[in-house]
Amino acid sequence: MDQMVLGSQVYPYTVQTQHSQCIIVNQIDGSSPAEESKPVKRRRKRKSKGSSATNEDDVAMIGGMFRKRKLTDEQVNMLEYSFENEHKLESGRKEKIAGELGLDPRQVAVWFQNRRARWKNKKLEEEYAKLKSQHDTVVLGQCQLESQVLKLTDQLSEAQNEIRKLSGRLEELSTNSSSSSLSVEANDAPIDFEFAPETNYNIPFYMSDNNYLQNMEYWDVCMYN
DNA sequence: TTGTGTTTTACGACCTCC
DNA sequence: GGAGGTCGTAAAACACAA
Repeated sequence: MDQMVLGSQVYPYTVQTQHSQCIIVNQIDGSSPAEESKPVKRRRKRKSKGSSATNEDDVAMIGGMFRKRKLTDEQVNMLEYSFENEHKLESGRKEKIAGELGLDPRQVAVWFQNRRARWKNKKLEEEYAKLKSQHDTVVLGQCQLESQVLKLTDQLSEAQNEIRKLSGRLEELSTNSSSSSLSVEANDAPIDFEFAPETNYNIPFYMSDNNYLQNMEYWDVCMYN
């Protein structure tokens, strides 16, 4: 039996010339691929999942050649080229393409339907990748902000401790001074706090004994609100 | 070689538009 | 109502690891 080899496919077809056109003919029944795929002949009952080919129809369909024919590279290339120009397929164009490629118009229509579906899936994937990238960027920014918040909270806590220590010292000084002959006027004078070397908070506090507690309350409000 | 996952071709059901 | 669209899926074809 003659065979037609196209790519890795081997078809039981010969190529005949007729009226200066190439006709592909099935060696088994003399039909052409286009003839075979005419809608009425091609229609088949769909088998349910898990069913096997046991009845005559199924055997004939499975045993028959080209029940499902893979398009040639050339046909696919032409279809792709056509799809690039226009994704939709009006009737005249469909007939023209089908004629040029030796395919049934129905095959061309189906190919375009499937191609549109693939194109849509690809677009969706691209869109998903884009959104995911944006999402990742936002999450990263959020992490950075959260770590910054933690760092600042620690610094604030340290500052509060420092203030408490200094407040204790201040109280000590004022107690000592009131019992000694040297009196220290602590009420209105600005106090130059000596901050711990590890802290860099050069916050100018001008506070008296009276307003210290108020300031501590202010810190606490800031801290927990 | 065979099992398995992916791609391609084809179809049925349903929807929209003219 | 018919033509042509989408959607979901069956099944053949194909790729590839084991």
